[in-house]
Amino acid sequence: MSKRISISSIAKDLGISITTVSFVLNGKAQEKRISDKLVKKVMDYVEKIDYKPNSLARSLRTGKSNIIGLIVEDISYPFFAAIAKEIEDKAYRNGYKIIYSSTENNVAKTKELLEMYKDKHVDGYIIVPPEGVEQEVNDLYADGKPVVLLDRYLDGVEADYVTVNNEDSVYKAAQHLIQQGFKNIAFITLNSLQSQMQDRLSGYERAIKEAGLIPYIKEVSYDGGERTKKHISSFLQRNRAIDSIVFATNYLCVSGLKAIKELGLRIPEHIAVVSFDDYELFEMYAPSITSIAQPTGAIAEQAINMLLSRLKKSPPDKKKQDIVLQTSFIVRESSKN
Amino acid sequence: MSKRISISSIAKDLGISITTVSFVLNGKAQEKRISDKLVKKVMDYVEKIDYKPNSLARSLRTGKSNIIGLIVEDISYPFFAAIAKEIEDKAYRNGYKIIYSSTENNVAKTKELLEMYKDKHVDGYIIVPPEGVEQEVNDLYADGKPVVLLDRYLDGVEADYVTVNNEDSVYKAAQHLIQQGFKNIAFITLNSLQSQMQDRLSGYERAIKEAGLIPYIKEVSYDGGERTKKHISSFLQRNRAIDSIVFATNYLCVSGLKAIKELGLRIPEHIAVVSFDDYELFEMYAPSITSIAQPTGAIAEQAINMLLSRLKKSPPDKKKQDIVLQTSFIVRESSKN
DNA sequence: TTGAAAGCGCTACCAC
DNA sequence: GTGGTAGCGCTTTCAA
Repeated sequence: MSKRISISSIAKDLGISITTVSFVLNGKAQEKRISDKLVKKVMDYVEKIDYKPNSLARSLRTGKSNIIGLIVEDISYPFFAAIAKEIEDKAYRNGYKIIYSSTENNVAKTKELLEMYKDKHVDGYIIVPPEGVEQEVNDLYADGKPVVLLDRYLDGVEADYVTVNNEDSVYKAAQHLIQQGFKNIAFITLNSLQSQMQDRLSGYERAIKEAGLIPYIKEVSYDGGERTKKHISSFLQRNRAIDSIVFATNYLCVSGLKAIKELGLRIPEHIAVVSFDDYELFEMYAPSITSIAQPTGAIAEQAINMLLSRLKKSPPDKKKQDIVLQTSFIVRESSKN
Repeated sequence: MSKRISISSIAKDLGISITTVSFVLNGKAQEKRISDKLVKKVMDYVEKIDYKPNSLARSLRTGKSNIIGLIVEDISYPFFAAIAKEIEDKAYRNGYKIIYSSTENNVAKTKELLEMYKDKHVDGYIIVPPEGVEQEVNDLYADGKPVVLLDRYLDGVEADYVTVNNEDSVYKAAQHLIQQGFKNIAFITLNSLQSQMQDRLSGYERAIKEAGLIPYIKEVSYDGGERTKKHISSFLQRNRAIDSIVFATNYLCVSGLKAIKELGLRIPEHIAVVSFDDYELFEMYAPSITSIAQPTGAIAEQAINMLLSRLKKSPPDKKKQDIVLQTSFIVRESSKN
């Protein structure tokens, strides 16, 4: 009656063997030289009863789950949310599902997540790694699981990655401010050792050094609000000479804008602003905020493409691929002198 | 040597039976009255070799995957991204993983997604449904799969849902404008039959009717940019009397703000603005924008809690639960007269 | 060209 | 208190 349909019930109903059904279903009819009529008979029947193979059983048998693990810093940040959308879309069209998690840059949590993902027999990984999971990522790779690192890289890790030209972008942003005539350019960043942050810092330092200017570097921790704003505020008060700022991330910039407003400073007259990572708010803000826009779509696309291509061929070739995408610099009102 | 560790290898190594190992591992030692020393022996060994049960095999056997399906309109929208974050976090702490997809309000895509999710043996669903999947959602429920609907409801669908008081929120927002002395209040919404949109519209209509004012309703389709802005712009130009607007969603409001700026109108002097669904931009915009804030955290929490509680007890009690959360009205500069 | 059957690793019923 | 074993549904080797 309502007997669960399975490959064996089909075989029984059709009076043929399970093997044959399986071959037909997996497109191996040709290869196994199964007669066309039989193939058609099976296909028609499968169609008719709307049979769907049990993917769990298949996964158990094959060891492939058709699931990709996506581990980002925080799925609710616009940057990662946009990437998640793109990745999911493409994966879906290739028969993969995505499971995701946010690390919040917490190493212990990330390790635990990786453990759970392994447990779920995830086929491949796209990871925005916190510092300190080098070993685990390498283990994954050694285990034959394709891994693509995003947004930042990890030293000594044999994985593909896709990032942007952080150093150069910030270098150019600082140069832009210099060309506009600003002399005391600050760089406000996270107190983080992550590669992308270090690279942005380097870009700033290089520009400042070349121009023979004084560096003003402030590292803050981000708490999503009040504290961060306070720190920026007091930094600005203690360094009255600062006439312009480069923010290392968009959320730091948002905190910064609040601080600037509270201090009663005008942009760009009193202080110019440039932010890394564009944000809808920057376009709409008065004045509009100059920013370094990351090619979100391209980042996601490259990452998922790399992963999918690794997933197709097994064993994956060991040659590690690094893709560095270019940001675009969007000049708006906040950096004009 | 490096033989894959499995429950049977443990049994063999320890010289006991598979059953015993399984019972111990599943916490049924007590129930099955297995001796404490044996339990300890097993646990220690498991610890030592760092054994992790194969969840695929377990799922195949039990029919439970410990995966929850999250289907939203668009994971990259801040509202849904925030919800995704909260849901994932809580699910994770309860041993569940989340797979997600975006429907883009596309019925065909949604049906296909549901198909894929069923195939993956997802244990439960959290869905932001487009119109037209009533049948499929009911099927899920009939199939014994817990479903929680979010953000909007579907008529004739026997599922739990969590929404906000859309009607009342917009009613109050319109009343606020009326109290501020505005006379020609427009409502700009999506041309959508989704329940939340219809409810917001009703709230507007009720307030306008009660006050004996003329309704100005504009339904636009959202394309993420230029077209939407144009439509709003021409609507405003054709209806010069309008002195205030309630936007049904935050992205419509963003388009509206651009249109208003282009038309050279000042907020709130020429035109007041209130938006449904708060957004960081509204707080920072000049002038700041009054909005109806949805309790994102609470929505996500209620949804995942309902789902988890259904997942715990089987068979789920059939009593459908509706949770309606309250929005908060944040008065800012854009609605002052 | 087709079929039998051995597992993938685990749970849980039934025996002792 | 503990162990044997029958599947969950599928893939794939080997035989016929």
